[in-house]
Amino acid sequence: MSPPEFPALQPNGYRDTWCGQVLPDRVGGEARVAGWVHRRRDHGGLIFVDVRDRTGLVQLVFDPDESAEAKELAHRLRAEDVLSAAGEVVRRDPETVNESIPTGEVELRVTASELIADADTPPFEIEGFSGEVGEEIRLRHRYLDLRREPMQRAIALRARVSSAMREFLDGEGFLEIETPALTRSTPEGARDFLVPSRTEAGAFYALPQSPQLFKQLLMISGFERYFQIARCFRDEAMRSDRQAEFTQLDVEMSFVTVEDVLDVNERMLAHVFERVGGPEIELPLARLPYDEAIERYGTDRPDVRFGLELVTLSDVVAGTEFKVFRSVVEGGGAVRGLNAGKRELPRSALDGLIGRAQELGAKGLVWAFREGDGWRSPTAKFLSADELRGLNEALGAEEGDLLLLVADERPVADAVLAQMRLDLAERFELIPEGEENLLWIVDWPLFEWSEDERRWDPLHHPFTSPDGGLDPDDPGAARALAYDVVWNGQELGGGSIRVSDPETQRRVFRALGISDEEAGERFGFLLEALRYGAPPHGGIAYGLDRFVQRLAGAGSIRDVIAFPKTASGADLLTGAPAPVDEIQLRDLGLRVHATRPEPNPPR
RNA sequence: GGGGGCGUAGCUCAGUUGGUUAGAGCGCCGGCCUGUCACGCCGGAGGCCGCGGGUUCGAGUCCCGUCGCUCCCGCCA
Repeated sequence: MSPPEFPALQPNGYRDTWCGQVLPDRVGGEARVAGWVHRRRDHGGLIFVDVRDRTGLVQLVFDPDESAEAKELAHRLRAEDVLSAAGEVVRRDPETVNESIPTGEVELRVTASELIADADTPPFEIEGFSGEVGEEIRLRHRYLDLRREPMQRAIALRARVSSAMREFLDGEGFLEIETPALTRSTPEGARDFLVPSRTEAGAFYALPQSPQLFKQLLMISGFERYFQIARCFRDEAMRSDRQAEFTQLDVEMSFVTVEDVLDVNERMLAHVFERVGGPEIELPLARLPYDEAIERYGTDRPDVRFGLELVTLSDVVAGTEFKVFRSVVEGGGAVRGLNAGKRELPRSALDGLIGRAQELGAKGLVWAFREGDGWRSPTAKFLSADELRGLNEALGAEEGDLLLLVADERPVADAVLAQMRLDLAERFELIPEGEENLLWIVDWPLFEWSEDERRWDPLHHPFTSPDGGLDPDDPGAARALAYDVVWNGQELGGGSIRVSDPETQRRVFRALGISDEEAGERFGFLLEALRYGAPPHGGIAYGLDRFVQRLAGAGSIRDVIAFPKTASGADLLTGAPAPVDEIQLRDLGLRVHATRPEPNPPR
């Protein structure tokens, strides 16, 4: 990663030089730096103080022979005090060079210094060596946590990613346009965050789950190329890679085909990676049709950096006497398997795989090692010699290969084996060191059947354009002009060409079980806008937080957000959410039925 | 909504089968120290063992509940 460059400082009473730029070329000159006391080494006579600003550390030397006054001040300095210090930049003796910091060849011999702010002892060490500090205490004192080097790096990386995105999109003629944070609830998908209206008591705004509809309206307005780094809100449970409040890079273009959108986006990704030291990628990116992704990897966001591809075995065992397989196949399910290659696993680990499969939703798992024409497996005795031969062939099994099979409804079998594939890759370190992969998943179905809701749901969202026809009697057959970009098995962004004529939009709504009346109530403004000359348009949205999380190699999305919330949605710094005054509620025409919680005071 | 993990000094953690006065490292405070850089040496302070209840002669330890943090599943068009 290229080191960030810092512009020269305009000298003032506090400082004239960044700490990180007190380098050998300054030897012999004067410098004044300002920052936080990182560490103090008090030898009674000489005192060394490492002072830190955003650019790094520099060692100050307080010598009583130089300035008794400054040395006296240094003696009283404590961690995280803020000071300004001036003196001569001198080269260190060779044996006292500190090679672990960029400024380690020099030091500042302090002639004058001033304590600018006295700091309480921080609740945890800003640079600690006694283990990782717990997240609760970090979040409670986030402003201190953010002083720590990993957080400084992550937040700076995030800024450089946003900036590289803006830089590229500006150059391509995109306009950055803001859309409302207070908007209308369109209940569908995630739960909305609601904001009560004062002027219309009893009515509510919703915080946007994405700027989707507004960006389409902007296309109808003729802006042609729009982007926004937009805050989005979804009132759903959080995860290590999910916050209820998150940031999207949202992009939309007019008069474009799928090709145009993919082209500009992969060039943008290449630009961003180049700017921030991400992986080098070759353009154009590979494309994998959705059906093929599911067939070969069992998931719509495959990690293709290693093999262990899935195989459908239903036909091979169609006539089997083995009840488990036969009943699944006859019931419309599938037998799926993968060849894990030559692996040594103790019996306990193999049983562990079965447990893992059940945890993932399968009823069971068949494991086997190819042995001659047959199997070494508890299941071998239920299958005929022909069937075993057939399975070995279909799986491309060689002597000793470990085979895993799951029989279930197709989506379950796929999901289970897709995850086991990732588990195995981790256990056997199958992903080549340093290998990175980005690819497009294309040719998506428009809808998927929801067994729970007994209806068709959009795979992306209901504004996605069908690719070709949409047969109301067979919505499942419709394809979508949609695409996702997948980075090492994680969805980075996704989008589509949108529906741009009102009749098609109504047909899509109908297929989703949304009547014309209901569509009119909820999306009337869009349907109306589409009547006034809507250009064909399409775009994409990226999860910026996850993007940066992956670039930073952060374990949690919270590590790339300056002020994140906990898994339960609390802001430990401010104490939000918190009860409000009766008067505020009265103004909003609200009464709280829930037991009022104790306020969670910030500490 | 469900399941798992964690909660002991400011921080990170140890704490045996339930047994006397709850420990360590770092940090903090005081003293000494003129080339350290995770400075060193000497001394010291610091504990509602998350909270509430129960079992027991006795609970940091066992049980029940609760709160908080975290991970996973559901959920996230």
